[in-house]
Amino acid sequence: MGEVNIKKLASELNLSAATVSRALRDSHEISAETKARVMEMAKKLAYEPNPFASSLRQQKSKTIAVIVPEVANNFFALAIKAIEEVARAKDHHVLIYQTHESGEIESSFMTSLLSGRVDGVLISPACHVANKKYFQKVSEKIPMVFFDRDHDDIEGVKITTDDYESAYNATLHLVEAGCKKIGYLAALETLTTGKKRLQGYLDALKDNNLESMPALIEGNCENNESCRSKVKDFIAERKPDGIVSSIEELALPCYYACKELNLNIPKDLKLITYSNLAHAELLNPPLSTINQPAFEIGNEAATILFKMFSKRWYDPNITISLKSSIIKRESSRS
Amino acid sequence: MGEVNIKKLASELNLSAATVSRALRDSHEISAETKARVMEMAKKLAYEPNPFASSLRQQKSKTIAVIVPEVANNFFALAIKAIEEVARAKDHHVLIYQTHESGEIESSFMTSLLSGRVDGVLISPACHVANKKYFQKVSEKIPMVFFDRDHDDIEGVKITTDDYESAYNATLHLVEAGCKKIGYLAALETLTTGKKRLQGYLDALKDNNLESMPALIEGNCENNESCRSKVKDFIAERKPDGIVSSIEELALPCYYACKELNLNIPKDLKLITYSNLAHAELLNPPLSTINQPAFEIGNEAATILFKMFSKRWYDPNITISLKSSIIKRESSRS
DNA sequence: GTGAAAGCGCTAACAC
DNA sequence: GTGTTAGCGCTTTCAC
Repeated sequence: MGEVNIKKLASELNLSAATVSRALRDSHEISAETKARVMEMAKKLAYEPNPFASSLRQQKSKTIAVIVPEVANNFFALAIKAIEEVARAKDHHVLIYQTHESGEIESSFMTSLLSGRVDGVLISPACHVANKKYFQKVSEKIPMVFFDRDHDDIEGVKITTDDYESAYNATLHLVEAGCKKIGYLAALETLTTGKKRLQGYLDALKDNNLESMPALIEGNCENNESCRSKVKDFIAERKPDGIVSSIEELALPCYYACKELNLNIPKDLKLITYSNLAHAELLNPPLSTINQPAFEIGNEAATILFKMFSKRWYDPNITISLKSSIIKRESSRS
Repeated sequence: MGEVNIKKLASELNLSAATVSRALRDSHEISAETKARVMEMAKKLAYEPNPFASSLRQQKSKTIAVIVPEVANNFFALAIKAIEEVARAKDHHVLIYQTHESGEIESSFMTSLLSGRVDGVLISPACHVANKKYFQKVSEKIPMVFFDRDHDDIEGVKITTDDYESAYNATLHLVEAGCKKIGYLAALETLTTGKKRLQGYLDALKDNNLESMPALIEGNCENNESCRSKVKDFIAERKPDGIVSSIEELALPCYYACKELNLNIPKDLKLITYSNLAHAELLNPPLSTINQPAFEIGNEAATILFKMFSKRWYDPNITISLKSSIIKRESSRS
């Protein structure tokens, strides 16, 4: 490993290790001249400080963890992009973990973070969680921020979007477009996120005196096959004339299903969905979306995490909600 | 930080720290009974080993670095997904770094990895690189695997795709569809990846006695605006009847450009592109793609990296090429 | 303004 | 099969 360490620098310079260490960290105790000498030698010998020795000594890692269900997802990829940028600006490292929606995997990741490996955690929790104790355990020890997804019964700092309002408004949009039988493709039911979206949908129907269509399908989109056939069955059996989809992964199968069922979007079925697809406009027909500010969410979550590090953040139990934008396109036109 | 450490466990159990350490690592020197006692106590006290102490001592981190231009990109997100899964199976951690195509940023990441922070690196290098010394420096010190992208003049283990053949065949496909003026949207020109794609395109034209249309645009797609207008200008000025796009980010702007220019895809302009868009089939018109096996590339690269760790990989200078698949859809139909 | 010494938590070499 | 000791490379008292 790095053969050139502080001791080596010190001996080359006829200084003590302590002085070199202080000079490298730009301590005010060290004379400008010494600092310059140390820096020059460090550069000459291509000195790279050993992060483990430093972390061990200082009890901090300059590293944060990001726990998400999946990386290969338009929303999470954007959020991670933002998080990595903030972390880099703060000279921190980013560890990535995927839970694949499994509470067990999530639990094991979280528990391992109790070791001090990271200084803080950004998490968008998995759907399927049995015992949630680990959330509290981790947050008692290090700063933690939930982003996008969260649990009702867990307190903490949370960056979310206006799930209730956006679902309500999206549903209202379909109502105004003339839909009478509006279905809902449910997901994330165990999370606040999913509950609020569902409630927004239900309330919008109620407020417009439409049957609260019980035809929700709960989509476990482990794989595309099962997902597509479930969505297709739903449409074929319930014959909705409008669909609000709570996640992108359930909306795109509607396109395939309608093709197979010979239904026209939007004539026979109007569709709107939560999505971060960059090119929803290019679909056939262009897809109406509830667009969450994914990058901003990641950015905000990471920024707050760093404020927590420097004690410039005091509220341990707050939810900050960013606005989604509803973009009406052809798929929901009346 | 973790108040319960090996010393604490040792004193609780009336054992030495060394014995506890050995028991935890399931050493054969320790009796089954002692192991059981240690494990029980570790569980009871929720002991989590300090990774920094361990890494410092053992000179290994159980961590790998993934360096990519962008996370929010269909190809890289899939590759990272695969890499994280392999790493998790091997009980390793994954650090993510984005270069945003900057050689300077890449250089600073790579140089910092000389500290021993990670045991190995998976990298898809940035386009814009001045001094490439750091590649060699890092690979001399720790195992490193290039994936998807690489430089001609850097040796190493490389997992790529059949860039030449796929570009050749895609171009041939447009020729066979009747195109006479086939343009090429160039990118990654500084990388082997980009050079091979370009060469495949050029050779396919030559072999079919078509003018090697000099109308390449070099797309610096920093932002969508500049990208779209460049693509639009290219189409308006050169009037190609076919386009091979070397990256997804240059192909989708063609859809917008054609709309604005009142051109029909595929009637006026046939289009095929490298892409990992999950739903190319749903675009209007469905987009013909050269689909790289992104997940497999990530999986293969990570798997080989772990083989290098365990000395089950001996060739320090090999290129493994996976096959892309060309999926012909409406956008290139004759 | 600089140095000596201790110690972060763990593991490996060497006893016995 | 278990204990003792030393040390990974760094930072931080505490001296002077």
